[in-house]
Amino acid sequence: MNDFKNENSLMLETVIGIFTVNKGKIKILLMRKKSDPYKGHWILPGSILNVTETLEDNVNDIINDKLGFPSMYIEQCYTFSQVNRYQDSRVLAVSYIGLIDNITLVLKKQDREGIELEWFDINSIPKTAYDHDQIITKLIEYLRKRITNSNILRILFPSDFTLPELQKVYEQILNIKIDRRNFRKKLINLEYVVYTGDVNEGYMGRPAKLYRFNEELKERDIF
Amino acid sequence: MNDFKNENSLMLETVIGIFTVNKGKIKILLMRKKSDPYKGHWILPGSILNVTETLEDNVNDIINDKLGFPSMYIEQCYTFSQVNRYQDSRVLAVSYIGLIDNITLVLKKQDREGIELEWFDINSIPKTAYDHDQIITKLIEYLRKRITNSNILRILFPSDFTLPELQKVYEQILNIKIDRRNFRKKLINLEYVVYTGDVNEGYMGRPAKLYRFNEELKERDIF
DNA sequence: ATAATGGGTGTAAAAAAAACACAAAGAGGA
DNA sequence: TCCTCTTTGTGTTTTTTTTACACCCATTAT
Repeated sequence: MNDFKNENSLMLETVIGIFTVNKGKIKILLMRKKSDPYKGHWILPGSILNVTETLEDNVNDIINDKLGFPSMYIEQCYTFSQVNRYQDSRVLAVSYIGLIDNITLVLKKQDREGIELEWFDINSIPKTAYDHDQIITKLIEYLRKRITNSNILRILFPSDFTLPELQKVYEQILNIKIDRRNFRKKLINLEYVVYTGDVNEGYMGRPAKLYRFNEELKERDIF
Repeated sequence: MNDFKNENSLMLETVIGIFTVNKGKIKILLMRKKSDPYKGHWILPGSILNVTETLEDNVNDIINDKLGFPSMYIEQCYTFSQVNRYQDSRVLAVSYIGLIDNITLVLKKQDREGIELEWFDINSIPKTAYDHDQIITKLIEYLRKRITNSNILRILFPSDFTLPELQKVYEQILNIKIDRRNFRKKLINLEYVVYTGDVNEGYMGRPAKLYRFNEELKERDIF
């Protein structure tokens, strides 16, 4: 039994899984730990909750101040409360997902001094510290559910995306294979997406048409 | 600015929305507050988290020790972190849903001394204390989503339920009207439910056949 | 016995999903 | 310039799922 258990003092931290999509691949942002314990391991960005702020305040501070990203869409995922998450104090973790589209990301990209960040494909995530493996699994599972039962993908694809790219994201996250013709038919005929009139030139193969989501669409399952 | 904000001391409580179904109506359990503030108002059962226990430990203690119910299925819903949930201290709330079927409930029903409990139809919930209105809204919304995207209803209907009763629950929680023949066809033909061979006698009208859920069914959307 | 209440049943039309193969537009290199 | 390679765009048919719809049946209450 550790000392901290007798003090009845307890802390909360927020941890955030920031997701983006690049070339049809879903990526999550991890941070390398600079000191022991777990020096050199990857972790989710996070921060201890101050008594004067809400969880969302705290998450936004991580995003803006610590990581230097612009504000982004966030959603709370799950609260982890195993007693031994840390050796020397009792810290519960409230996890959030954050979504940022690739365009906004490139504009604001800047490595902060002393912080090593890297985007990992969600299918090849490195060994992480503490219970962050478990948290990441839960975050990805949460993202999967939200993608199927909402139009959350519009946040990752604000405009000028191609249907093959969007299809790849669905195929990755749902782990299914979709027929290209049926995919297009569904999204276009049911007016989920609208053709912008432009095409995506400069890549190999036939240029893809560019689309944006129909803003007037209500939340519902697509697949 | 309150004093407690300078102390950096922060507490967590769990609050639980216990749901059951009676005669096709979804009910939630509330507790009447015996002392000020909010004396006489209704609240969700809850308890402050001790530093040595997990959230689930704490919730199970509420269910077993405080309320005197048998153990039941629980799921975490959402963590509330407004700074001014309480006047004199900083307490965040982690909310849970608990599900118990009516049969188990009747067997173990017992009013504990000093605790006034009552089941309320989810469509006619009384005024509650603190931010519990907001929490209850979120709990019901969470339950709605879980009913549509999982087979969680099997926990509320372990066996020997009638299809009209099950249909009423879907209609309530999804706020839709379903054709009786189509409802039966779907659940029976797709083998979601199995006829037990018994009927439900002693009520007005033609006796309804009794069903149970097919145990081998995987999670998926039904409506 | 009769009325009232609530439950059980089948078919046809409409909508949605799935299966399926070839041509077109550009990039890259010979 | 021409040929190849890569990737995108496109329509029709079949199958599956969903919706619409009305009457009779089994029991309880009077």
